[in-house]
Amino acid sequence: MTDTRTRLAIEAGFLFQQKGYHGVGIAEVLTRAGVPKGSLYHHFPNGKADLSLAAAEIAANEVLRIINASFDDARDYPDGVTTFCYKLAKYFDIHEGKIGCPVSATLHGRPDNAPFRDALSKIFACWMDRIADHAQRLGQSPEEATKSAKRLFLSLEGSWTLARARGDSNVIRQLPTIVC
Amino acid sequence: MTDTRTRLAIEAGFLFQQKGYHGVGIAEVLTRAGVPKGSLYHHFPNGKADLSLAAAEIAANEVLRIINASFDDARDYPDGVTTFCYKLAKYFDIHEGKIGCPVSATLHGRPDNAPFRDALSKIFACWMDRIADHAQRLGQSPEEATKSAKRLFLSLEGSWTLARARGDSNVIRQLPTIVC
DNA sequence: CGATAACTAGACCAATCGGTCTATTCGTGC
DNA sequence: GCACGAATAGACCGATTGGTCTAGTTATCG
Repeated sequence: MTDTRTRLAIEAGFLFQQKGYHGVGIAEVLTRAGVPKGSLYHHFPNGKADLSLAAAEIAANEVLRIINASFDDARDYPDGVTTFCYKLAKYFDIHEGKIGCPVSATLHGRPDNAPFRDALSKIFACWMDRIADHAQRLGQSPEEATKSAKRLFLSLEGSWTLARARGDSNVIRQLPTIVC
Repeated sequence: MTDTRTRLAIEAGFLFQQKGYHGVGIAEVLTRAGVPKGSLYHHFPNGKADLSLAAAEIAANEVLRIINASFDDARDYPDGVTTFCYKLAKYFDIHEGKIGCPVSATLHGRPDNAPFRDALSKIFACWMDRIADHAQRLGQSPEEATKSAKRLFLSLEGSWTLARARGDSNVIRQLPTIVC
């Protein structure tokens, strides 16, 4: 059994990804996680704000994990991209097409204070850096790799949005033909 | 003076784009527009839901207008893309970097009923069709044009997200070097 | 003019919001 | 067993939510 704090963050993340920050009530998170209010404010003294950051961090690491899992065994960069998109599309389907970018969806609509925007911006940079690392390892020049990573990231964010609007993960699956 | 209904939709759109559907209260829209509650429910019998759709439609048409204004006088496709991104970046700066995709931001977090998703999906399709039309007119084959449009759209959605996270419109301005 | 519909105005409502607070239980050291 | 902090449990709070309803005003007819 995962501990209460983690369970709260995971369930909150699931809901935030579907409905955005303001679209989710504390009560709903509590019900889903089967946790009383007192526990939430024990583990997250700043309440919803803390909770959303924790949820975003978990989602961000999950994506990072998928990036590595996809590129580690790739023959070349396009091969890694294909695997990556396939895995993300599957992730999308599991959540019944209700999900966009798990991080920007979670943090979207937040009162835009600097710390939050920083967190979001750093997560995105981290993803792109990681992709660029793999691209370079798989034979691209540093400049090429940076550009490839940026191109993949931007298109991916767009694919998440479009896939969500259409309720269809194929947009994500077809991404390799667009970016490579 | 614009009529009450339009003013409501415009002000609502401005707020929805910043904070998302659930992040904006009716009261806030009313205050900004200087309109009493009775008027809102007269012009939009279904309240917030209707209002958000109207706001999304206005934003969608504005983008469509910018697409045409950018490509109509373009020498070739890359030239049109450059103008397009420049105009969008300016639009982003005007709103002080608080804005993402004006349509998906507005409709994000909505209870995901089919009609709403349809609307969103149709707007996106309309943008891509328009871009593809211009690309074809500017010399690309039908297949090329469709692919170019899709690539531009996906990257643009991503750019909006990243620009918002960074609070910096340069991501959008640099888009032509990524997609062309 | 009088009548009728379009529109404005805002008081009012139940429901829900995020958050606080006290009381109790649980777990682990002595 | 005892003590003490961590964690759970949920009653409770004021503020705000989206929405309804009645009354009043304005515009457009015949």
